Amino acid sequence: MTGTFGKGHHLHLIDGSAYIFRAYHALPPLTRQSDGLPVGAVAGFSSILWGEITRDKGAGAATHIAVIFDHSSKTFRNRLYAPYKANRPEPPEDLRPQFPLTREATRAFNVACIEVPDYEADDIIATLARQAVEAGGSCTIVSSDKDLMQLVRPGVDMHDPMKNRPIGPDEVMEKFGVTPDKVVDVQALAGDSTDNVPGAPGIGLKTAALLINEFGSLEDLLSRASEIKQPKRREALEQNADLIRISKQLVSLDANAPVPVTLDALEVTTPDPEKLMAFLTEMEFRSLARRVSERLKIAAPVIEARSDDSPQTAEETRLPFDHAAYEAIRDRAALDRWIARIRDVGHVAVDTETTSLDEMQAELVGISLSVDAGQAAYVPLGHKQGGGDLFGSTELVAGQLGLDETLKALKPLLEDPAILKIGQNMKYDWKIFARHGIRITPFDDTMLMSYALSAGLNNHGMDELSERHLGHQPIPIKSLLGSGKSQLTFDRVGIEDAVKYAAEDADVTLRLWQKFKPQLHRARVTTVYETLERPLVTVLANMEMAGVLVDRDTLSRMSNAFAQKLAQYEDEIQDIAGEKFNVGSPKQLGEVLFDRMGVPGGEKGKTGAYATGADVLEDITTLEDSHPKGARLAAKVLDWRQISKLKSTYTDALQLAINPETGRVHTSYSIAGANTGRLASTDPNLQNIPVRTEEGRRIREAFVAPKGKVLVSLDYSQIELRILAHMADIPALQQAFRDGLDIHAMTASEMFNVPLDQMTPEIRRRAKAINFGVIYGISGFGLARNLRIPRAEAQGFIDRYFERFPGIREYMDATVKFAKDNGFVQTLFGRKIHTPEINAKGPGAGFAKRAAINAPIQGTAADVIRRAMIRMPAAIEGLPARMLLQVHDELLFEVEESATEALIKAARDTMEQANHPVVPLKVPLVVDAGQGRNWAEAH
DNA sequence: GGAGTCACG
DNA sequence: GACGTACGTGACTCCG
Repeated sequence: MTGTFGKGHHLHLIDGSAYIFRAYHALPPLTRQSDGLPVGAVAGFSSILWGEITRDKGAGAATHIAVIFDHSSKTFRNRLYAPYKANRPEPPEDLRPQFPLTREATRAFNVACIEVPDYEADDIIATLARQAVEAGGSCTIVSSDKDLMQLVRPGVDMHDPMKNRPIGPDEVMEKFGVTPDKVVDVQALAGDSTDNVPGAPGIGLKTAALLINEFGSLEDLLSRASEIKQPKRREALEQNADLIRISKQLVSLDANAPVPVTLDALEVTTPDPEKLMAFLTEMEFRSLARRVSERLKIAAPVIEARSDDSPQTAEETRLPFDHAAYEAIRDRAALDRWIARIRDVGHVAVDTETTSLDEMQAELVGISLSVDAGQAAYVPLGHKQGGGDLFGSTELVAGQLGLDETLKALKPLLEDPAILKIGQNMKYDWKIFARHGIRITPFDDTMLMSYALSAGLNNHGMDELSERHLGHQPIPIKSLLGSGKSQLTFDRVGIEDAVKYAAEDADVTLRLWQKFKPQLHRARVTTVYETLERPLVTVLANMEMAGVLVDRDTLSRMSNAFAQKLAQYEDEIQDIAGEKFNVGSPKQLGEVLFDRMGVPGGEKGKTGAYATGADVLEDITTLEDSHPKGARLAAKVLDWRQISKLKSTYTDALQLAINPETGRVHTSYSIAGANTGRLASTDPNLQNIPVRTEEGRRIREAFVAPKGKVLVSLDYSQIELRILAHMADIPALQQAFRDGLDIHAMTASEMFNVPLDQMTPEIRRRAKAINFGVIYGISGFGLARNLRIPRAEAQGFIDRYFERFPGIREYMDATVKFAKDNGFVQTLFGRKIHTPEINAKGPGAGFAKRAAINAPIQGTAADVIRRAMIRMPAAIEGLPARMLLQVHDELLFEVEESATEALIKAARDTMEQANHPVVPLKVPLVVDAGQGRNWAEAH
């Protein structure tokens, strides 16, 4: 220890935030060798930090050191002048992950990170510099930022780390034309367009310096403005005096910011070699690691680019889960401690506890946080009295922070671009916070990381991931809530129990993130995660929150009509059968048909029940001659089933799904539900609204646009066949798509040698079935069943198809071989779909083979529309339009009538170009558009 | 809670 | 040579 900071001590202040941006733009875009993680700014930063720590003793060498970061984008200056720094662009995508890494680097070098809410880094630098000089020491500001030049004075100088040159009074004079103490006056006059500092119109740096030098100071200048000879200048000053004074306030740094550390705490210490080397090894900074190890006289680590089979690193050693270690945050001091800790670490796992799985209805009950494995806390906010009894009290349990106060305290953190928020299924929490006016950014999602890494291997729920990757079974929610009818909501759970459960969720999420983060790069799915998964979260959240307007009356009338019809069918069915039975019971129906009425051909499945599926019943309806009663009954049951389905699944259920507050239906999309990359829609499923039958299509009439608006539907034409034509590289099919031909007719013509102008619907139908069959991993049996033709004939079609388009067979064989060799298949965009059953023996192998053939095609189509959706908000920005629904190859929009054409143009263009620029296709993507007052008209 | 059925792409 | 199959989903209804 060198004692209290004072004479002979020298403080180095590194402007962290500014440096990251400068390094990012100035240095070549270095990436980590093993996986391409962008680390250029981190490398540059680490290098100057090391230089600062080790600079030779002597004049100017640091005895104390700190790195200063901006806390968040909004500061007290925005209250003075709202537009201040308001149009700063978002940081580039490949810079974002480097913010937390830079903080990590600082900690690895054992240097203090300082940031203060509501203040810019520059204010903290001003404050510490003042303190250093007042204590009798000196200070060097490591930055080239002109805004800091006002601080140069005896005892305070600057150092430009990029150009490695000092900045003293001479350099300040060179830049501003005045001495450092007059820099703010010049800046106030000249303004700054990038920061939105207004200044005086028409006066730039040169003129400003001239005027200040002439009049001595800004105040003197303003009070004697009338003496200025040039009329334009004089007017600019006279008419803008207030704006100029505000400008001066904006550019003047506050040297009395509340800095939470003492100078003594900033003393330079030797870094912990183990910790530092671990960081440098992780980053793969070879030359810096060598320099550091020489200096610290330790062995240089061998840094090799890691690969999938590299041994597990020490970071993955397991820390046991300890529920007793979790903290309950019940007062403001504890909350503030956690917020400070989170800022220090630069990332936080966040999880919300609510009263419902429906984000549109759920009430926030508590928030859990975790910053490192084992370090987690829970903030109870809405826990109420009364667990077991039917009528719980509405009184809040004592000892909880207020919801509004807590959210107000957390909002800057959750929206801070430099703090990474980590969630499991972040779309849920994002929507919960969005309903409270908080837009979480940036974030990672462990569910989506897992999906990018291992789609097809396992599901991606937290409990499953925890057991699989952490070997830990989290507390089951059922143990707190019970199940079934008497299930509690989370607000009735005792806080003690809630802390253990909720904090554990955040802990698990954080540990999963630590584990997945390096794996993404190693598995080369970072691009998939960053471009196809993560950006979809907010897009879907906004679609889900928008919802779609559904007309209850239309549905209600249809339900009533269906009810009558069903009753009538039931009478007729029981008449024919000669007995009463439950038409909805396949088991009873089978027994009536095959046992009692004697219809031939009944087949029992593995459970011993007769099969009574639509295909079976349809076959029976053809027995009019041999078994007329059976034929009539089967036909009636088919009718009954259709109506029953429409009523129960659609007209009844959709009415119940209308949100009482919004009057709209809000589905939920699972991003990681389908293995191929498709979305899945649940609660309610709006991706299977009827369309194939006339009766069913009428349900779409209940999906309407509000007054003055219309619904617009845009769907990709034949997207999977186009992708097949590209992937399997079939020139004839590609040309047909380029020529805009009827692809099924063209296929039929090629296969059956029928000229296009002599094509019959029947021949075309067969070709269409084959085209689809190919996408599904065709088999003679499947095609035979689909077309209801003998198996041998179907096989003949397939043989002819492969003969005519040999590339299809080659594609199928190559895909299956790839799956067998690698255990996964890939889409054109790099999405991996694992095929663990591909080498299995038995019937499972057939399934796996066909799934492997289908997955790249279906998955690539899914990727294409994902890309379109992700680009859509920007593409339709400014239009009075919203994207509402996705149905695999269709997007549904709601738009003000007058903007319909503009929307169609913008959205269609986005969809048709969605593959570009990364995956050029040899076929065009074509989008059909429709519009109308309801979905039936629009489709 | 699994099986059967059927709605969609 | 037999085995059973079109690919991917979700919701509803029976029924044990």
